[in-house]
Amino acid sequence: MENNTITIHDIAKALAINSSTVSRALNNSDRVSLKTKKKILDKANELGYQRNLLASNLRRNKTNTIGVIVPRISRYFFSSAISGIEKTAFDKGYNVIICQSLEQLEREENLINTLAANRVDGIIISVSMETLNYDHFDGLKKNGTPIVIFDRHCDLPDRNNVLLDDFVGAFEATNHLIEQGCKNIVHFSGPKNLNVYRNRLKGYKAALEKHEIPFRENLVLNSRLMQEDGTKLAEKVLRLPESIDGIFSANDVAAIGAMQYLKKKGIQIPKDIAIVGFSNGPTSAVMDPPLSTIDQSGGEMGELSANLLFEHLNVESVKREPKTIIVKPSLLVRESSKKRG
Amino acid sequence: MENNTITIHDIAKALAINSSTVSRALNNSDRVSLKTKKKILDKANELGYQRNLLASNLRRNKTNTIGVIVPRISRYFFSSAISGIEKTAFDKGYNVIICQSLEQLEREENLINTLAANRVDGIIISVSMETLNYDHFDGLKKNGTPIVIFDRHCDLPDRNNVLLDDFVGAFEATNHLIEQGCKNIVHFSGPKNLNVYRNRLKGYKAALEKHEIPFRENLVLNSRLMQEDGTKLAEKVLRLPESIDGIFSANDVAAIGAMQYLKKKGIQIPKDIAIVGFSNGPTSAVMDPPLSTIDQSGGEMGELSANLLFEHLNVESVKREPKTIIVKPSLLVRESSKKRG
DNA sequence: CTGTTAGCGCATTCAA
DNA sequence: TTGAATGCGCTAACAG
Repeated sequence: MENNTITIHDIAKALAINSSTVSRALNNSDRVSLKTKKKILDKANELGYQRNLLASNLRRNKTNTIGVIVPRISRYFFSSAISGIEKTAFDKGYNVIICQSLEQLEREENLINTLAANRVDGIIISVSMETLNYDHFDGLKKNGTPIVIFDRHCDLPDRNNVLLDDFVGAFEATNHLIEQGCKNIVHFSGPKNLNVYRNRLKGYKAALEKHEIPFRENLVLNSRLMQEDGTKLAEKVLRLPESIDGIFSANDVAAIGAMQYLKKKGIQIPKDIAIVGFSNGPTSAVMDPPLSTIDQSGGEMGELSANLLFEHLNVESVKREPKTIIVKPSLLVRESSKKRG
Repeated sequence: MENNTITIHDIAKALAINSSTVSRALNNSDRVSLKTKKKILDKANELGYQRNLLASNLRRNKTNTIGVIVPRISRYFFSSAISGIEKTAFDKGYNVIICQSLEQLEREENLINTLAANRVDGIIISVSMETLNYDHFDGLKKNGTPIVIFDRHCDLPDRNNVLLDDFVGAFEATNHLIEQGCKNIVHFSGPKNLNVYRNRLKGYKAALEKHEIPFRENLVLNSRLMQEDGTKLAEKVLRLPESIDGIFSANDVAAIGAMQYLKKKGIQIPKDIAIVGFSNGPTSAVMDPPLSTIDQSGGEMGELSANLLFEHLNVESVKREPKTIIVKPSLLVRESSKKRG
């Protein structure tokens, strides 16, 4: 409401010097004598000066800030990715603005606009499920703000991607289940428009093929990435004619929902079911039945994304070379899961 | 890198009008004719104009942005609180900047400084575990930036607080366990310097007292809020001379860690143990054994915090009246938990 | 309804 | 090493 903010001019006036000297001192320039520098810093402290980054950023045309947009910060994969990004950004002296799109395209568009309007230096994003094209990125592209898209595929050329090798992950997960003795493996999949889920399905098929298990279309159950959807999935599983002895879920959220539903109903989950998902949250190990997981290694992907972004930040936009980084997933087998085989 | 950004002057020049008219049009002022407004908006669109909020905010001395600092965004309570805040903020036309202190005072201080330097209009914070005093809030106070502290207590007067009634929550949780037939109830507590944990301990004691169960100091196990600490807790529980038939955990993270450890060791968790925690995350229902929880109602606390902040945003700082809001927690008993009795 | 003018707070050029 | 002057992009008086 009120406006008793101290500016560099106030400091300058108090010391009978020029504000540009104050500015230099506060930026630790070596073009100001140690003596006056000290005098200035002391006075700044005394007056309770607080720099105005709005003004500074406007003047420098640079904010030293990057924006991160993820569907939901509460998902373990994303929060660990954010940690990775923050770590890297911190080392380079950058601030991070975290935003969540809640899987809504409209929110994503708004966020991108707001970040752009606030002149972030770059953006790292995992696009929402509703995002089918990348038109809303065009503005950023035009004014040369680098973007890194991680986790979810972007088909367009000319983009920076940091992705998990979904095919390999799905293959290994399914393969693991088969080696445990599973024969009738349900596959929880996600929205068909997402590349991720298509590739995971391919990996699932490939593993079946390797072991000469026939692929059955009816064992592939699609859903959105909401916990409520797990209920429907669970009901579908219970209605299947086959006796299911394994689930490969490419959709951890829905999988959790399904387990929750079964448990609430008091339905004993068949002993031989193992659930294999892509997100390795802190609670996965205490779940019943235990999970084996393909670790999505969020932290690593976050760091890689940030590094890729910073690479581009330091290069004129015309000279930037888009790059795609593929991360190999790793299978984590739970002790207690092994015993079920 | 480059600088081909369009400003309102470019639009003005292209239309041979004045930039202040453009500014008004873009802000949808009614002091500009519909005809020119349309002309301006079209041209802005055509040129790919993107407003510079740095400049706008600097000029208006207002950012329409609030900062939120939480220890970790991945904790369910905090991410749901953030959702509540975002919902409220969105309705009022505010942006939200999310930050995590990772429970480190130094990070918290830096974040507050950065937010202040970026001239956020207000801050909502749940302080880190290392935060023992509130000196780093003084700068904000001086320049009249309102602050709301939620979740963790602040002893100082003159502060806005949104808190959970920890005593009642702990009392009800423990009472629930006793009514299930538990007699030897371990209490997982948190850092002793936090008011929260002291009050929860009091509630635990009060419930024991009500049922004339003697309080035993050795059943109270302290730890930090890290999952690794759960391991130590579990080991301590196993070494206790009493046969434990209930756990009241005021520290959900550590509790999960403990369960994880026991499971990994293949130790059968005694049938009659129930864990009661304060965070009602999406996975709690599939955990084994199932949990009854005192719902911390993060969403509600977030909304209340945001509303309190906005109340203060619209009042001169001298006229603001600090307020403390206490939220009543609610007990959620799991179906499967009831049966154990 | 539109134009003129001034300045938010800062960093940077150019002179001294 | 310091000062003077300029302008980043925008909004808000005030005047017309």
